[in-house]
Amino acid sequence: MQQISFKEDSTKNRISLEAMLNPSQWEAVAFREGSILVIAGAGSGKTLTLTCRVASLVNEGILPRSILLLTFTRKAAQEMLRRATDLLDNRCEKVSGGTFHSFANTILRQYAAEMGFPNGYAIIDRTDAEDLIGMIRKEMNFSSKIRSFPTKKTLMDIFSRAANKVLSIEDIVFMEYVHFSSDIETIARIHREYRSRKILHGFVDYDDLLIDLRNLLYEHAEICDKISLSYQYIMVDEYQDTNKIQAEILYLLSTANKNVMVVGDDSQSIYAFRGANFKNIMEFPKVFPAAKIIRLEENYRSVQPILTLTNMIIDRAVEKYSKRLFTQKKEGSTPILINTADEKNQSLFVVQTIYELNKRGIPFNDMAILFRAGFHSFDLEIELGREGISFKKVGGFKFMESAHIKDVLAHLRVLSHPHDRLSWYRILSLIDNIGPQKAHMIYERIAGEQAGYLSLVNNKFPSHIEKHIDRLKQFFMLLHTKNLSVCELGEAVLKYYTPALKKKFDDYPKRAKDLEQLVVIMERYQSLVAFLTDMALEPPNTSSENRLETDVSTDDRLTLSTIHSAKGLEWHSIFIIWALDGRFPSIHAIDNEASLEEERRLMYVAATRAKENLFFIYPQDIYDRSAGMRLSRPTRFLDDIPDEILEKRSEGIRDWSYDI
DNA sequence: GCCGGTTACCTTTTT
DNA sequence: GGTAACCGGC
Repeated sequence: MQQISFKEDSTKNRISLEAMLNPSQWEAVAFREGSILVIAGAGSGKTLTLTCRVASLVNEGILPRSILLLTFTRKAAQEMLRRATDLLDNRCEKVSGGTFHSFANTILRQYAAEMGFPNGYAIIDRTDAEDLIGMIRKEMNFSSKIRSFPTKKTLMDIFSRAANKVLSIEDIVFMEYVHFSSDIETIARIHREYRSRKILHGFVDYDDLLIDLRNLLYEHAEICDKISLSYQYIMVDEYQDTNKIQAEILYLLSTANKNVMVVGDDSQSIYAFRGANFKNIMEFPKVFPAAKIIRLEENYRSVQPILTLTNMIIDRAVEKYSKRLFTQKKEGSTPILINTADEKNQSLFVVQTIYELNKRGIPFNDMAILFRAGFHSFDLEIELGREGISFKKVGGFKFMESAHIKDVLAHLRVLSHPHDRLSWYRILSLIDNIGPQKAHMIYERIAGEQAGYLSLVNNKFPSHIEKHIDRLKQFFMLLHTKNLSVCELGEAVLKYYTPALKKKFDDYPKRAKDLEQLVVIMERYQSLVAFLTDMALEPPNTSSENRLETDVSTDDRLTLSTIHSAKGLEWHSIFIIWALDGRFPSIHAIDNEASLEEERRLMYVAATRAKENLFFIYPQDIYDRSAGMRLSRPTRFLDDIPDEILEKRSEGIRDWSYDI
């Protein structure tokens, strides 16, 4: 990553910007009126280019608020704006930025009435959506009898794919879930019911955020005009990972000013499973005629031996824009493919090598272990724990979706969203002797009234129910009489919930700690709705030893990450574990060319994270239970690569009882 | 009728 | 560690 840092007067700034960029980068930064597509290879200074363009626009006097920077995560947006601020001044902090989803939410909150939600809406995450579907499925009686009927998770998968690819439920089932073809009627019925329930309860799921924004802009010309006029320059990062709806939103947003820059790399498209279509990149010049196209092909990250290998991995892709990255960093070590006897030896090899690298002066925070799926690192986590190496893990496990967090959030959600049936059921089911039936009965009683939790407090229930919900009533009374801050609300819920927590989980001390962390997060919020929205849209996904991370400390810790969560980042040394065919590519992907190609790009993304050292490790001879077969060869993406480009080494069975 | 405990089975990636 | 079907007890 090229370093940038100075604040000078504007003339000098302009000259200096030009001096710190290569000609292609500068061309992109200096581009003004019209549309432009930047094809940016891995490590080619994409972030630097976007950052400089923001700074450059602000420096010319463009109103920061009228610059819109859409990125893949909010963190990415914040990081770019922070760097732009370093480069110029704090006007850059006022630039509009975030993910498509959070941007959609910001707009939709202002037009909730036009969407059919006069009382506002609540954002539901993936598990909430699944719970709602599970509820419908049960009520419609499709749970029992039919043996292989899709689970709520699979149903949501089908619905979400249909939404993101703008296809019908039938299309998705016939194309991707052929084995459920006979249930297609029922699936479509559940889907219709799911949609009407969301409207009934004022729920908006992730996909709805995009769809509703698209519809709002599409159906209300005057709103579309107003919004598109307010954004003079629009920039979109990671364009290869946008889907059809996002492309339509972008088009609609640009109708007034038509100043659009999209940046992406078709070779790094890894989100097709959620509807992303890298053809958006190819079609950009058609949708935005006369678009300028710029390629960034000089790589500033990796040494030549790594680049030689990664170029080779991606060269074998079936379909791609042709580009070849080059670097000035000629010297460097050859990537290595290592096989170990089993998973334990894989973990031990990684731990050992990390120790050695650290002894040679590589800080832990400049090394990362990458894997295909969250659970692939479980054994390694145990080994690291044993050796006392602290690490942070990104991706995989969803902290916000764990039961105890959802329980606490449910108590908060009904305060701002009285008709949140999911949360009411959750709260009520936590109480002894109340299950689905009684919860349903109680909910029906209070749902007709507009008073929300006060309806619960003021209603008199049959005595066999009343005696159990007494404590809940008192809890809500307390909240009602006191005017508590967000953080105090959290503490009150914790106090009420702790007995249930202890009863429900035998590992409650660990979970109690999580909840305390949650309250710490709440301290940052002035409004409950803002807190709940953030928890749904930008949940913290970093944990250390499965506990939530609160401060973004810059301490010296190793990173464990899924490849998806490692996108855009870089480290001195990279270990790609489970480079085993059947694990990577995943067994689920090998009989379908499109998914196999996505796995290849995923491998490309993983390998291009490395600056100096790149290790691929695979345990030999693993029996995969779910696949019912033996996995024994290294990933096919490294087939037939000569030894001078990829060194092969076997650690075999080694006595790892070394002394530490 | 309803709740809650038990058992067998599967587990990609994320806004 | 989560889901869904099943069974026993109140």
